Amino acid sequence: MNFDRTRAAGVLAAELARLYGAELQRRLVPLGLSAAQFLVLSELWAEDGQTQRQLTARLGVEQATMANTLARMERDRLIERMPHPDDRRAQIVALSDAARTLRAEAVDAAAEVNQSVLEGLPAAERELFLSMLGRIVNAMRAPGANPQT
Amino acid sequence: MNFDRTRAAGVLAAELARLYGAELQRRLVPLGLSAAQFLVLSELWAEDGQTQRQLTARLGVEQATMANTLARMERDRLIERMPHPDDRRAQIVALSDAARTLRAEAVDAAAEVNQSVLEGLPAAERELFLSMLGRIVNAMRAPGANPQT
DNA sequence: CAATATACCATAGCATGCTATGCAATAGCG
DNA sequence: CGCTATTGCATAGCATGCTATGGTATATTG
Repeated sequence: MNFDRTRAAGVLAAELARLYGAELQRRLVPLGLSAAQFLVLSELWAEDGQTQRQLTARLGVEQATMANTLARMERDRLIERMPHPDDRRAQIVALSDAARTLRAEAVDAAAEVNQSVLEGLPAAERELFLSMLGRIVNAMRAPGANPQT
Repeated sequence: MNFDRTRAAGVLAAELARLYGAELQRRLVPLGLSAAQFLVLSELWAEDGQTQRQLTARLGVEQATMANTLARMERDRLIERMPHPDDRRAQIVALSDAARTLRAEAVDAAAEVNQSVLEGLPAAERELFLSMLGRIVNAMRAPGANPQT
C-alpha cells in the first residue's frame, strides 16, 4: 500500500539524471555550455548542418523543446541558422567557430562525468549496467510500451 | 573524440527519467496529480504532518523547488499548511481529505508504471538492475563523489 | 542582554521539459 | 490548377528543477 521510492526504477533514474545533469553542468559551465546545449552540439560535431527536424528526431525531444534550446544557443553564439537551400520552411543549423573550438574540451569533460557515474559500480558490472539501461530505454521508447494507449 | 549518447550512463538515465515521468504523469493526470506531487504525497502518506524541511531532505530536492511544489499542491487542495506548534518559522504540511482519498489509486498506478519499466528486462535481471541503480545513485549522492570540489 | 549566526521559507529569475496553437511552405490529389 | 493535408518552426503557457536573495524566527555567544 506504500510506495517505496528506493525501489522504484523510474524514481531512481530521475534522481540519477538530476545528479548527472548537475555534475555535467558543473563541468560545462566554465566552457559556457549547458548540458542540453552540449547534447545538441554533440550531434552537430558528428554532422554539421542538420535541420531542426533532424536534431529533434535524433535527440528524442519534442520539437518545441528543440526550438527553444536552439534559440538560446543562437543567442549564446553557439550556432548559426541559415536558410535551407531546397525548402524555405526549414533552416540549416550550423556550428559557430566558437562551438567548433569547444569540442575537445567539452567531450573530455562529458566523458569524465560519464566515467564517474559508473564508478559507483565495480568495474565488472559496468558493461552489464549500460546494457540493461540501454535495453530498458529501448523497450520504453518502442511503440506498445504504453498499455491501453 | 566523439560522444556516444547511447553509451553515456547519464544520458540514458535522463532519457529513462523522461520516459518514466511522461508515463507516470499520463497515469496520474486522471487523478489530478503530477509526478512531483505524487512523490510528495507518497512521503506524507507514510508520515503525515511533516515540515517542508523534512520533505525537502527526504525527497532530495532543493528547498526552493519544494516550496514551489508545495505552493502548487496547496493551490490544488492536495495539502494544507498549518503553523508549527513549537517553531513559528516552520509550518506543518498536512494531507487534505482529497489527497488521503487518492492514495490507493495513485499508489497502484505508480506501481504499475514501475513494473512496466522493468518489463524491458528479463525477470532474472530486474533485481540486479535495481540494485545497481541504487548503488550508483548512492555513490553519486555521497560527498566526495565530485572530484575537485 | 545584545549582537551575530543559523534555520525555515518565500520569491525572483532562469533552463529545459511538455502540450497546444498558429503560420508559412510544400506535397498530394481530384 | 486549386484545395487540402502535411511538414517545419515559432510561440504561449505551464511544471519542475536550479541558484541567489531576503525576511522572519530561533539559537548561540561574548
